[in-house]
Amino acid sequence: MGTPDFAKVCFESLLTTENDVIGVITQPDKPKGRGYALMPPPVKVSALENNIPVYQPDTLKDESFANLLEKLDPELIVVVAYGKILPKNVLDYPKYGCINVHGSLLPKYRGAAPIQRAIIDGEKTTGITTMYMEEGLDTGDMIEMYEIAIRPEDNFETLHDKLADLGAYALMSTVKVIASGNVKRYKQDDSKSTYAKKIEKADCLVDFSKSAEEIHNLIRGTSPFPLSFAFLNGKMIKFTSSFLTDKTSKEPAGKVVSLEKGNVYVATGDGVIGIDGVLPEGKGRMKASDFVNGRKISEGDIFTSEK
RNA sequence: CGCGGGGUAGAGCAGUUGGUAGCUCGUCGGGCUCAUAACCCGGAGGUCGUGUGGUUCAAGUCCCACCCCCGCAA
Repeated sequence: MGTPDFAKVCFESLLTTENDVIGVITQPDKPKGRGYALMPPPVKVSALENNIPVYQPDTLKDESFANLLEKLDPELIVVVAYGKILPKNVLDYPKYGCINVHGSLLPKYRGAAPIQRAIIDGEKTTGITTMYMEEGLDTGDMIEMYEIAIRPEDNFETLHDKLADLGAYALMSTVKVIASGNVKRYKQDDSKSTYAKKIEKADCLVDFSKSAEEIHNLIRGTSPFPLSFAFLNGKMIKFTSSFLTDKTSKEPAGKVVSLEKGNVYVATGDGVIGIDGVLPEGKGRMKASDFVNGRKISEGDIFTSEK
């Protein structure tokens, strides 16, 4: 059971094993994008290509899903970023249980956006945890844990891809361990748990009074999606890429202090941040230098929190 | 029929009340300099998305149709 690209990697890895993948449960196609075109989740696309039966129930809590469960009769259910809570009858069904691949070192960053939150918080490491599922959100007993460094140059995309690969690797291992029958369970220390709540739009508004480092972490933690933003001359502008500098400035936070080499240097509460990739309102992604060349910004302009 | 922006030189843009196109960067050549991503001079490069469409003496600039791209919102 899974939905986005992150889950797809695990799914495709499972197919390479000797395990019998009997079906895929994923979210229903949803209207996305311009014109509300119906978009199938990545896992579905992959499943169809691999001739694995796909099921897209609206809910897991009704009789028709219970019937499907019996029909499929899984011995093990693997859940990766599925996007729905599994009811107790489902959790209890498989002989070997329901396991989950989570993109953090539990009990830290339980919840929906562990990868982004870890970057935004400036963590130096994160990882993958596999665990048995229970009714609580990411609270089940852990099975295996793999750590990985968050590099200064990582953004959400690069870290996501690394964790997706690591997650698939972890899953392979955990499945093997479960099959062997010698599974060890480790309880989570709830007192150390933190919750990585979904990234909201409000989380993405850049507050230039914060430190350059905090802003940089926000920008890279939300890039390439959903992207942080601020307003410039009455228009929204999103930030796709930034870097830290050793420049200093006494200018007020948010002011453009320099456009050297096409990069946009902005004063913050602590230090000057360099921005080298933007996405202007109504436009596509572009290098900061292109934005500068188009004469859309000049020294002294000020980024604000609202139009 | 969710809302909106746009298709003009390799890139990002401008183009006024319609008169065959300009800016910044890049690129090529030359110069200056100890040197340079700095500066100076010069050059190349565009059938202005498509339509053997409409209006007009004349359309990038107005009208019509079509294709494509993008942002927002979900």
